[in-house]
Amino acid sequence: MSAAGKLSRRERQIMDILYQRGKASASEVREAMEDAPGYSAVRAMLRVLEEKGHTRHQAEGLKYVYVPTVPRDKAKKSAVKHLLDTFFAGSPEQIVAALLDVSATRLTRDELDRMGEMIEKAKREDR
Amino acid sequence: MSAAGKLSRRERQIMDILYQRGKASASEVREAMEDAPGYSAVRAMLRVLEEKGHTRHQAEGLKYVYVPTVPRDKAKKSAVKHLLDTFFAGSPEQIVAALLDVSATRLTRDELDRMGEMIEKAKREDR
DNA sequence: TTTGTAGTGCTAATTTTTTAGCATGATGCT
DNA sequence: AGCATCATGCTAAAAAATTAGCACTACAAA
Repeated sequence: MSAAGKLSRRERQIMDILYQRGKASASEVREAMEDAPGYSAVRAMLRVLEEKGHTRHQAEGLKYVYVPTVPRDKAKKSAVKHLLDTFFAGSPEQIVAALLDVSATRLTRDELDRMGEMIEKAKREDR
Repeated sequence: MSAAGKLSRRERQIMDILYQRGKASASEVREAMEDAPGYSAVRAMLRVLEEKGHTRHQAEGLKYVYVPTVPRDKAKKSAVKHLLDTFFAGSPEQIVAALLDVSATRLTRDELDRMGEMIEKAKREDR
């Protein structure tokens, strides 16, 4: 099982925040949580995550700033793969459909153009 | 927070399997788990999931078959949205890039064509 | 200097999750 | 009929996650 799969609810929540922002202090993490527990709780969980090897911290000014040990890019790929398997039977085209659906209003012409171009490029490389 | 966000590790694991297969009995769920616990454990968790309203069951032949209460399609959208926010700063085109990367070898010409067509269609509708 | 604020380390208790175990009922086979 | 198998319901224990609390340090500012 992937590393991400073993995380508890809170741990996952925190890791998501860290990946979202790249790095964050304990209080930043706490503020980013919807149903945030006490400050001590957040710190304790960050400590556990570090013990388990999912994060490391560095002093930045006065405070500690936490970052994921697994690089964003790698975690990203696993996440995509997992989503693909769970909801899309491994079929990428179905994700594109869902993507267009979910973010229809937010998509600009340029974005659509770039997406189209990426696919054209893949076609060319596929020969 | 989305319903999926409140699940414990095992609960999430089970819900993923249910969404993957549409429906499954307790033993099927168990067999699909990588690091499966005892049979009783799986049943207990299915019961809890049902109490919490995430699944319901129906008798099918002799056994119970469990299905998610939140329709696949809705859960799918939330999952995409969450992935988008967590790793792609809300930018759909970055997911397409990751998608092409992750599944490069698996993609056939036809799939690429259909993906391209979907985007063309979105462009036309965007006018 | 004193006081307030914001951080850390550590510990312990509570709550939830996770698990196994046993009793029971239905089915199918010999 | 008797037996093995596969399912269920229920209960309770074990393990892990989650949380709060206290003591301490560093800095800033009144």
